[in-house]
Amino acid sequence: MSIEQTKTEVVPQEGQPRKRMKREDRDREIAKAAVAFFAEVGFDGDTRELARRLGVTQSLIFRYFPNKAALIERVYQEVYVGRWNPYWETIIADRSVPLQDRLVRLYKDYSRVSLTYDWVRIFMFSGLKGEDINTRYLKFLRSRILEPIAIEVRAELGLPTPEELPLKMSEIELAWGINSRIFYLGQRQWIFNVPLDIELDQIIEHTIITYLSGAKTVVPMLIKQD
Amino acid sequence: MSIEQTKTEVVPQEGQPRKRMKREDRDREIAKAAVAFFAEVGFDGDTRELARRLGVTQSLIFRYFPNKAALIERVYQEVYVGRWNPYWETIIADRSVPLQDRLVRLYKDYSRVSLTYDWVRIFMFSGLKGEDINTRYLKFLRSRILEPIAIEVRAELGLPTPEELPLKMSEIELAWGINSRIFYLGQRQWIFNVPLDIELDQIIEHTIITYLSGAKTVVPMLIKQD
DNA sequence: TTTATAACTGAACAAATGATCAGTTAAAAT
DNA sequence: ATTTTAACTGATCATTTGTTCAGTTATAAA
Repeated sequence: MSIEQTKTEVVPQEGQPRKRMKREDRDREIAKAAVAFFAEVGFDGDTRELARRLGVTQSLIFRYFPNKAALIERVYQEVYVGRWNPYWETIIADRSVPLQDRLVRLYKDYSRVSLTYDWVRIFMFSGLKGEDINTRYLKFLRSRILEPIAIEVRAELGLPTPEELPLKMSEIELAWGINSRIFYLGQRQWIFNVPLDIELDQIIEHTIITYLSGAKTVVPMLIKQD
Repeated sequence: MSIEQTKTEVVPQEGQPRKRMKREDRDREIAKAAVAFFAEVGFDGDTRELARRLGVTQSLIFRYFPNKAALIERVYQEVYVGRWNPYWETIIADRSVPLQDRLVRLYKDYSRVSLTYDWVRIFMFSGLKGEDINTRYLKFLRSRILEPIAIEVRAELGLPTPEELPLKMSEIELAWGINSRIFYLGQRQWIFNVPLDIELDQIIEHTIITYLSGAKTVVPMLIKQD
């Protein structure tokens, strides 16, 4: 698996006018085009340009969405709510597989959605705009992915369970390290224009190895402290 | 050291008009206010609002900068060129100090500038806008910080020098891990509104320990491969 | 005090952009 | 073939915003 994907774009049929779509279809097409468009230019992108890309008048957009804010809200739904895969949560807890393999598998799959052009850029645009979608997403991520990982690390190292000794903040902070690494790869590619020099899969493997070998050193140290 | 800093703002003296500054002073004041303003609202922030914060007319700004683009260019200079500290580059190579201590010292100091509200947000705004300042900065960072770190790790582990065996891409990728971790902390604080639960200093220490213990496992493996 | 310099203002323009709405027409129902 | 429905357009409006420029006035030089 590698990230060769480029930004998608809805190409209007210049020749014959592909007009009069069913309301539901047009709705989806506008939403899809809005994701690609706003990912590229940000939420200040103007609706006339979006309409042009759709091969449609600007006023049509306002017949499908009451205003621009509603369209943007839809974009958030499509990208963050719509692309979350509950399967990720189940991978982590499957103790029939070695922890390192579980984490590698999880993040290889997770990166297939969260390392796309649309996902990374819209996440930043909305964050900078001060939307609460990011805060909510990261809290969700923390409870569904990071805390479970910290728990598995405890088990792996033969340390007390969270019931016996609650998770420390710093154990969870350590797990943030994996996500920050992955997310930064997306930013380098899709925002800062600094391509990855080696295979994504390999970076993920090294990231997990580094995390686990760091955890082996640090976590026992952490939980000894009052 | 902790990141308690908040966004700075130039407060105009509402009462008595503090007028007629020397050209040089006003120039600096506008630049400073522009950094704070654009960091907050992005580069689409309008010049009227910026002028209002300065307690000055909008047209004055255009007597100091030919156009908005020039003002933005100045903001980049102030933040990225102006805040780089060459001392960072010297810390790394000082082999009289243990490598772990050097790295902790380096990143504690580096984070004092690169983990500020202004720095983090403007870095993202400019990246999303497609400016090449980010690409250039990261290339600079790579050659001045990351490659030197990878070299020191080789020495620490008693492995061949880069002259004997050139650095692998993946060794440098491993060092990116530190920076992604640090940068992500800034994003959580200043963009996503997810505060850090524990002391920054402690996170930096854990990050370095994790990196070094990961490197000890991964780097020997890497350089064996053809 | 008077003059000269330059910092600063206020008003205005043109372009861009979100939003509205009366009317047009493709396509489905009859 | 005719009617009905609803998808779509074109023109227009009100704001917002970068930029200009003729004129005003604080401040320093004479």
